[in-house]
Amino acid sequence: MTYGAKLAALADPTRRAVFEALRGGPRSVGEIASGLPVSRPAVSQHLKALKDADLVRDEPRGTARLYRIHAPGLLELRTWLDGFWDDALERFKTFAETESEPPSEDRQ
Amino acid sequence: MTYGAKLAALADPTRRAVFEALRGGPRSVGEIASGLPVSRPAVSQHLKALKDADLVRDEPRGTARLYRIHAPGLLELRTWLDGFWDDALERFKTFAETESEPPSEDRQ
DNA sequence: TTGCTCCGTAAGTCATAGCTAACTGTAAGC
DNA sequence: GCTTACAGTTAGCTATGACTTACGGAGCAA
Repeated sequence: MTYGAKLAALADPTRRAVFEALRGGPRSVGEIASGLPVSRPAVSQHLKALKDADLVRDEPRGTARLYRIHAPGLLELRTWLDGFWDDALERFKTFAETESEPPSEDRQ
Repeated sequence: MTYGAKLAALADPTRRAVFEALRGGPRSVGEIASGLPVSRPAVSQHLKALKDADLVRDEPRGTARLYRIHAPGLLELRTWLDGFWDDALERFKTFAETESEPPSEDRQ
C-alpha cells in the first residue's frame, strides 16, 4: 500500500467529496449518495477505490454498510508529505537567504 | 489555488517522479528527462502542471530553465491533510475505545 | 549573422477512468 | 417463503489526460 495509490484516490474531486462526507462520522453508501450529484453505484465505486487505498474501512450494518475513515491509512500519506516538506523547506530557506528577491514574489 | 489541484498534480506516477527529481535541488528539463523513461516534452508538460498547481517555480538560466520545488505550495496541501488527520485520529481513537476488536484487524 | 542548444507548444493517438443503466445478491419484514 | 429495500457488480459509453512527433522561439558562442 503506497502513498501513490492514496494520492490517486484523493485526486478525483467526486471521490474526495465522498471521502470528506465521512469526516463527520460513519455513513452508508445511500446517505453519501443522497448528498452528492452522482448515483449510488458511483459512490460505491469510489468507496471501493478508497478502500483499496486503505483510506476507509467498511462494516456491515444489517442490509446497509457503514464506511468510516481509516486514520492509520492517512498516516502513510502524512509521513510521505512530511518528509518532503522538511526537505523542501530546508532548501527553500537556503534559497530565500541567498536570493535577494523575496521568494513569494518569484516569477509569478 | 486549491489543494485539489495539488493532489491531482501529484497523483500521476510520472509527474510525481518529475517532482521527486527536484527533491535534490533545482534541475533543468533536460536533466530530469534524461533520468526518466519519457520524452523531454512530456517532462515539460508535467512541469507545467506542477507549476500551475504552485508546487514548483521556474527560473531562466541562459538557454536552460531551472525548476525547483516551491515549499509554500506544499504547505497548503500539508495544512489540508493535517486538518483531516486531526479529525480522523480523534474519531479513530473513539472508535478503537468503544469497539472491542482491534481496528487494524477490522474487516480486511 | 549563423549555428547550436535548450525549451515550450500544437496536433494527433491511445489508454485509462468515471459515469449510468441493468442485473445480481443479501438481509429484514409480513 | 415471498416481497421489498439496499448495496455491489458488470457492460458499455464517453471524456479526460498522458505520451510522442513535429515545429517554432529564445539565448549563447563563433
